This record gives sequence, structure tokens and C-alpha cells, in this order.
Amino acid sequence: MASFQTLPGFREFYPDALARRNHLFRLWRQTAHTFGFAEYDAPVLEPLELYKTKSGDEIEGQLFSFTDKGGREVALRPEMTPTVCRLVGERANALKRPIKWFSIAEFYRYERMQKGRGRCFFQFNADIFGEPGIEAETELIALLAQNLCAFGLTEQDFYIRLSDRNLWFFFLEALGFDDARSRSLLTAVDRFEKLGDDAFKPDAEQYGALEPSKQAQILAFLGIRSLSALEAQVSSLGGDKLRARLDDWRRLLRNLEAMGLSRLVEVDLGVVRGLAYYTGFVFEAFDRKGELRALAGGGRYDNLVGKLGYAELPAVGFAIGDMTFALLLEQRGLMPNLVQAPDVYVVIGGPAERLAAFGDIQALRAAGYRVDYPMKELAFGKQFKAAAESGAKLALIYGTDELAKGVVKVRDLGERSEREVPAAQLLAEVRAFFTGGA
RNA sequence: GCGGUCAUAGCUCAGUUGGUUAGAGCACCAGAUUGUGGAUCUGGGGGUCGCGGGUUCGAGUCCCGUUGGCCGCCCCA
Repeated sequence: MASFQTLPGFREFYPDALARRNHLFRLWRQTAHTFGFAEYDAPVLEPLELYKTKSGDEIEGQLFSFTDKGGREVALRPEMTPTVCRLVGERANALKRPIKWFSIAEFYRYERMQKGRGRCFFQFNADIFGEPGIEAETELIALLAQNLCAFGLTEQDFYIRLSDRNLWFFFLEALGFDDARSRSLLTAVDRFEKLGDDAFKPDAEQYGALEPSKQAQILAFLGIRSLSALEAQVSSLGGDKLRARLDDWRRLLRNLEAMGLSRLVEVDLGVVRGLAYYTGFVFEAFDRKGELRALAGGGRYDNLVGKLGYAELPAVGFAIGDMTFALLLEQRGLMPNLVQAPDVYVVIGGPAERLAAFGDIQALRAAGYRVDYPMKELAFGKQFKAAAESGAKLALIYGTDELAKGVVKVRDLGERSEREVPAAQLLAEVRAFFTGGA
């Protein structure tokens, strides 16, 4: 046996696996269209600098990057956000607002394999550009929810945690921290769920120990799980920025409630989402059981288009990864059986009958029916077996008798009934079966 | 990058204290079966036991290395 292996972390899609993948893509694409998002695509290979500009030089260690034959430093795309920012930035003045775009694409990261994470994966990405208000967040959170619900997932299977980096900064400012210290504390907040109090150690080492009362306030803020608790804690601090931001929260949650999404969305200020190019609301979808890594994540990133050298343009976006999502669907028994069955299987008596059948086979295929037939001469018994195994609804029988009479025998494989149809009426008969039937 | 664990047919696995030519089920192919159904029976193909080295009269089995999978840590845009 040849000894070529698939590269580590890469995936092959045999027909059954590709059928499952396509099932995800089909519903995601369909859902995005119902929300009025337009699909785009872009290069798999980009200048390395694009990602360094967005995420910093350290990012290179996690990229598939190399120097091409023209001496260019390039990388396989690890995410879509910088690319879509470039696409929009280039034509920002010519695009109708709001700009609502989505894509389904493959990404590459040079990382260690883990459950729900490989070196290549697909993501559904959706972004709205040009809308600074919470209307954009409303639309995207609704799209995220529907993109999961479309598969039969409910509030028992997943939920969306909603947080806000602005609110955190305003809050920490009100507690008397400057911007740098606030960032450090946010890192601690981000890790608190995993590390507990140890999460604050790096901050304390750099800036000195945190006053216990302030840490208590931060932890209380982190623990907020409802709008009313949020209002209570913010009102005690006062401050115009906080009050205005709280109003954004009220309006966003009211929108989501009106859309019937309250059960799916939870206030959770523990979500800050790692590398901080986010500038406002952030949200992540998780499975309810908490067994899997994040299903989806996103948020507002108003500075990124400008940072890449274009005119400032507000933006919100999120992505859903295919691996964790497929795991969840399979766990919940929501991955349908996706066998590709023909509509019609043709049973052929011999070489002369085969030639007669070919004309009809082509005509039926041209009319849009899935038609299959045995490639070799086979006994009738075997052909009917093959017809049954294929999953076809209908068998067409071309035998010596039928040919002599100028008819085709049409057998309903479900009901095990059959009748003879004049050859000229075959297409009409098949059409009647599939439109009138079921 | 670090740690744990595993690797025998396309898949799931068995393989005795190291002992002839490495097995089963499923799947695949063919026949029984040249005019009617997913069954059954019979037969067949498919393995340098992940790869390399070592110990031994003898290694799928023991030892070392390596590659890869899985799980976790770091990271997670």
C-alpha cells in the first residue's frame, strides 16, 4: 500500500461525510438569504501582513505561512474577518448600507488537534458594516440563533451568552482604573471562569495587588446574569457613559425579546473573548451541557476597517465553525440520514433493451429526475435487488415483452405494484407519479 | 510547544507466559439465481500487524526510537 498520509489535522470528505457537510452549508446559506445577507468569497491565500496587522506578530506561529516563489510572505487564511474588511473597505463608498454579507469558507490554523478543532475547518461568517447602533447586533444575534434553530436545535440544546467590552471599560473606569489597567483586568476576567482567583495573579504582579473591595465588585459584575441585576449594579455607580450604555442594553434585549429570542440569550459578562479587537457587544453560543467548545462567537469591531488602512467603518460579525456544530447535531440525533437515492432505477433485459432504455434514461435525466441503471447485464432478480437497495421509488422495466409491445413497465417499489405505460407517455407518467404521489 | 494514552483488513475488534502459513463480524466482489425485492447459503479478494531499529533459535506480542490518532494543557482571531 502506498504510504501517503493525509497531513495532520486535515480532513477528507468521502461522499457520506460530504453529504453531512453540505447539509450544514445548505441550511446556513438558506437562512442567511432569508435574512437578506449576500454571499461573497475571497482568496484562500493572503499576505501574511494582513493577519499581523490585525492580531499582532505572535499570530504567525499559528498560521500556515510561507514565502511564495515571488518572495512574498503569505499565509493560508485563518479567519475571514480581515479579508472581508478589505473587500468592504475597498468599495465602502459604493456599497449600499447596511452592508450585510456572509460567506461559507475553509480556514487553516497551524494548531494541535483537539476535539472540535483541526488544522482546517469551515466557518459560516456573517457581518454587518456601516451600522453603529444595536440594530446590527439585533440582526446578527437573530441570524446566529436561526442558523442553529434551523437544524432543530432548541433552547434546551444551546444558548447565546451576551457581554459587552464597552460596558466593562466604563465600569472599570468608574472604579478608577485607567485604560491599560482595565485591559489587564479584562484578561483576568476572561480567564476567571477557568482559573478562579489565580486569574488575577498576572495583573497583581504588574500593577500591584487589587483592593479586595474592588475585586469583589469586579467579581459581582462578572456574575451578573440579568438585566435587572445589571441595572442595580450600574445605578449605584452612576456616570453618564454607563447610563447611556445601559440604555443600549435595554434596547438590544427588548429587540431580541420581540423576536422571541429571550430564551436563547443570556446576559453573561463573563464572556470577553480573548484577543481584543472587539469594541462593544460580544456574544458566544455554547451547548447547554457545556461539553463542547464554543459553537459560535462574534461581536462588534468598529476599529478594524480603519486599522487596515481604510476609512473608519463600524462593523459587527460572527462565525460558526463546522466541527463543533456537527458534533452537537450528532450528539442530539439531529444529523439526518443523507443517502443519495435515485428517483428511478431502470431494469434492463438485454443489449437490445438497453439501447431502447438509454433514450428514455436521458430524457428523464434531462427532465431533472435522478435515474440510475446497472452498467452490466444482470439477471432480473439481481436488478430488482439493486433497485430496492438503491432507494429508488420507481423501477422502469425494459424487457423483451415490453419492447415488443412498445410499452415500459413501471413498478412502484414502495407499493410493489406495476403497470404498463406506452413508451411515448413515459415521461408524463413519471412526472405524475412524483408530483401527484406523496 | 508540553503531558497522558492508543495503533492488527475499508469499519468494529480478537489474537493465550513470545512458538507453524495472523483470525472473526460487518462491508465489498462472485455464484446458487436469464422476468420481480433489502433474506439465505457457498466461495473470493483484501494485511510487509503504522514505520524503523533492538533483544531472541523465533516478535503482532518484550525494549528503544519515530510517525500518526484520541484526550488534556498552552492557545483559541
